[in-house]
Amino acid sequence: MTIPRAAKTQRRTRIQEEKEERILDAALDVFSSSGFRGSTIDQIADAAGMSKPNLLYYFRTKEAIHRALIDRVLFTWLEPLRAFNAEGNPEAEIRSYIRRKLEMARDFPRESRLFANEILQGAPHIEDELKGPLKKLVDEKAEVIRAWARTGKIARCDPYHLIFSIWATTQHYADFDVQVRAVLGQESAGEGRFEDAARFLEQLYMDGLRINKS
Amino acid sequence: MTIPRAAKTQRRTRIQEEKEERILDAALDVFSSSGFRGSTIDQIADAAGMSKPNLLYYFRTKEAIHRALIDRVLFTWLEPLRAFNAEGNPEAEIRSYIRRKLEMARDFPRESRLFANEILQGAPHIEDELKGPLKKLVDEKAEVIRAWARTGKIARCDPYHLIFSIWATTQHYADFDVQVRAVLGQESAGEGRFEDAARFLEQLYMDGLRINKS
DNA sequence: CGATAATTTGACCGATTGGTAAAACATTAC
DNA sequence: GTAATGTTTTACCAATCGGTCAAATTATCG
Repeated sequence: MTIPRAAKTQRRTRIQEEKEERILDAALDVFSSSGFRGSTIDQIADAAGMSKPNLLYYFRTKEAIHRALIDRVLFTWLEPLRAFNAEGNPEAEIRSYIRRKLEMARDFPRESRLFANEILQGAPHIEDELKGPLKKLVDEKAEVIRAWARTGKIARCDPYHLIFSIWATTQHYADFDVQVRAVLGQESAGEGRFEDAARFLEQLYMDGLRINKS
Repeated sequence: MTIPRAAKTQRRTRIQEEKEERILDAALDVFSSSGFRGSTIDQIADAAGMSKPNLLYYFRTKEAIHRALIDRVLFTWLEPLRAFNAEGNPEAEIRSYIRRKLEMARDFPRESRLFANEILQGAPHIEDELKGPLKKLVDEKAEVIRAWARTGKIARCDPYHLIFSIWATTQHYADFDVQVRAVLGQESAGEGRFEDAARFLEQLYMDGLRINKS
């Protein structure tokens, strides 16, 4: 007799891992470019190269796929902020935070768009994550920044809005990629825009926060 | 006999204007929070307080509603950038551009999210607008900024990425509102976040672009 | 008023949606 | 091998999708 799919008590099969991996990758494609409501199980099944009932053997509902995907991606996504270090010096920390966030926008645009879609549409599935773990993490880092400002290492500023602005400017290159490319035109076809963006943003924040480069 | 809906040769009825207005407002609600694919005609009809066939009497397809909405909103949305003036002085121009964009994020978040959804999902309906009129407008304003940099009025920087960064940081407060609110917590419940953001961003850009406040 | 045009409704259509049931098929363990 | 388990397929379901149609209703105009 077949045991209910999600309630497997034993370890997972090789096939299970392979298929779940393929499904989640396909789901990332689909959800990140159509949002939750706009995506269909059929699209995901197609993208994963399997039949819909077969897909539903691994994830019982559309919500289940989405939840699994969010869970898997959220941790990685917050890595750069977690790495933000109080002991480091402001210049290096902020510079490398910007750089890492831009690299993620370049290398993992689907993940960025997945979250953007989710939040744009009211974050119905991750509100708790935002108000809990995310808020806690940001509160922590905001305190670090505030300390830097208190000791005159950087200009006085609202640390929350500083973080928001770095999120916004870096993720912009993933989420609004189509617009960025349309405006820059095809002459700048390569990935050079990410280096240009890095140069611009690093300068903006170094001078904007009055960080001495001594 | 009833004349085909879209092909009205004569002026529009009072009822027509009222209803089309109501439909577009309802559609703005729905499209801006679910994207095009994720929205249904029934939702829009419900929100507009009329039956689906009645709605389809005014707009023949879902695409038609969306197109009408985009057309109406796009012009207004680019107003602030259009107002960006070469003759003005950099400090005042950039300050007021930031302020106006933030005001729009506060007062017209649905419009912001409509575009964000559209671009996130690959801009299938407005790609031409982006590559045409928008690019042209940005090219123009980029030239203004470049001139300011050449004459030493502001720091040398990539004008395109400067514009992107202002778009990103200001629209963030509309598009990622849920996240912003979750992170700031409910103690800062009011609209004060927009003033804090304005203060932060004006400082960031004034210092970041080394604009003398003399 | 009556006539004509504009608006609204309810009933309906075929396609697609998320999801199920059961049987066929494949794999593994003994 | 064979039995038990794990996987995949086929056929299907009710609900919802975008959209149509004709008839009923309402507004407008002389």
